Amino acid sequence: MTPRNASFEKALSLLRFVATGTRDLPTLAALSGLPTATVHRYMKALVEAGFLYREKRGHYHVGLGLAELAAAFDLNMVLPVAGRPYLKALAKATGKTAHLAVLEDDMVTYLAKEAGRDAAVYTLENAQLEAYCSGLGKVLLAGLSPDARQKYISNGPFVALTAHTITEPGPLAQELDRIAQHGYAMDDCEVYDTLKCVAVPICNSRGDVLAAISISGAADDFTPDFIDLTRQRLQQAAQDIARKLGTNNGISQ
Amino acid sequence: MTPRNASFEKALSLLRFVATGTRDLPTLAALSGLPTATVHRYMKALVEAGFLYREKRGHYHVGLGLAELAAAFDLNMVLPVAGRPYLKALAKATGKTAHLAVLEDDMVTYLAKEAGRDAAVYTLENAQLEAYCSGLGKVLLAGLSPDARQKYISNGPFVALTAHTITEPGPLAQELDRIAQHGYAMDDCEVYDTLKCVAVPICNSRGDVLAAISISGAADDFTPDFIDLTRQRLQQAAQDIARKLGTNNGISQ
DNA sequence: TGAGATAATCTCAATATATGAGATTATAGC
DNA sequence: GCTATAATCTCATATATTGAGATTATCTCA
Repeated sequence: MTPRNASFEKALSLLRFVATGTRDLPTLAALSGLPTATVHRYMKALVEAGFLYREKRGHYHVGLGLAELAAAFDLNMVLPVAGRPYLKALAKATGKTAHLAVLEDDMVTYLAKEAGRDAAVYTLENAQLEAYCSGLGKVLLAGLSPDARQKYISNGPFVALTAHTITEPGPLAQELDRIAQHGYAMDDCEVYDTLKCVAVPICNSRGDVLAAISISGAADDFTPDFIDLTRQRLQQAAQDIARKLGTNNGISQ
Repeated sequence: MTPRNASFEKALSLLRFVATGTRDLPTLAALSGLPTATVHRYMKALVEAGFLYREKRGHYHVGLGLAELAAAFDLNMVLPVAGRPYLKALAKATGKTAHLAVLEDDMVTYLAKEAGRDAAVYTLENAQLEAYCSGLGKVLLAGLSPDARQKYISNGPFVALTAHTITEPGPLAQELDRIAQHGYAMDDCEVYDTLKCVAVPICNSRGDVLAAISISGAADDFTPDFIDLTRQRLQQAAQDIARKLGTNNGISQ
């Protein structure tokens, strides 16, 4: 009467519990609210499907089969198609240029671009740029693990593109810390003298930074109010894109 | 009457089809043998769960939610526990020492060891060794992508540990090609003068090399017959370990 | 090594749930 | 705007899931 694939959802919920930590059957039963017999049947099916691996009594782990399926997930292919409508909307709403990018080999790779009314920005999709000087780049660097971030910073030198470019390791490290804390980055004429930009990260449900989106345009238009509104818009869009990709496994709405 | 979680298996089969290539609903229906209405219901559930991402009409992709769950899969934790019983059996059957290892940063990391009767081998679990000179190392190198393999080879130098160690890039490249083709490697006294070894890869269902297992011992005992029998035993074990971890998603028995 | 405790497994009738043919609606392509 | 094709919905029916309880396997620790 109400087809909801309850069966599949139950299996999924068990999968999630196991992904959270290895558990025994009665514990899983308690956590999921399902009777032991039912949990047992599901676990058996999950193990047979290769989604779980049963080490021993009371110890289930996520299995290779799941990892193999997930290997078909291609972020760089899925991100631009999922993000483009949001970039379009942002470009329209702000009148400025919207970008979506990921970090690859410490370089920013631009995956999608939507120009605004004032097309003051010259970038190409699939182009690569240095990370330390742009808003997108700094957000992405701020999402790196402490180790990787440290390694990047010690790998300089950082060439000055304008008088505002951050070129010293110390200040750059501080800037990245601040960005990680506040959840967004500014580019204050660090690439071009007349260009500013606001950037925010796109995160998965664990909070890992997967990609970033930004709005850039003529420096004069970036008033405090505009910056604030744009940041909010970007953050909303970033969240929507993440959800569209299937983050947080439908736990929340 | 026969609880088989058919529902879950159907969802899984659809997942696999999507992982294989983006498809439209009627195609999926044809491939899976299920009616369109049913496929539709499943796809909806899969998308809601974040396992799939629907780009547009006829274009489904593997979703972030699946990738996130799979992130909980830890090969280095699961491999040794899954492999140990097989190593034990191999050590007992051959009387020699069995190893299980993975490649990390171009170095062989030993994850598990089971000593045979003649404990002629001195390794430690979790120790790291150079890859170019051991059977395990060569099997793992042979499983690298052509690019990565080339990069490794050009990164020498390869220090000679015995008169038999392969130290030249050309012969090493040839050796790796041969290993990739034949599916197993020999260590002919390349680490110690009196030590030989047979090694085979553990692969996932796509054929990617995940890890390797080996049998090593006194060189004199490695007669052609012994080598052949040992190789067969190793290959069987490698296959069993992969299956135990949940490869090939229960497609075959 | 064995007794006690706890986890895994099995069975089967009751019943909630998935099913799918067919009609309808949305969307793409031209 | 028209046509072809994909997506979606409905609902009576068949069927697979369910789970309490009994049984068996497996650990733990004296």
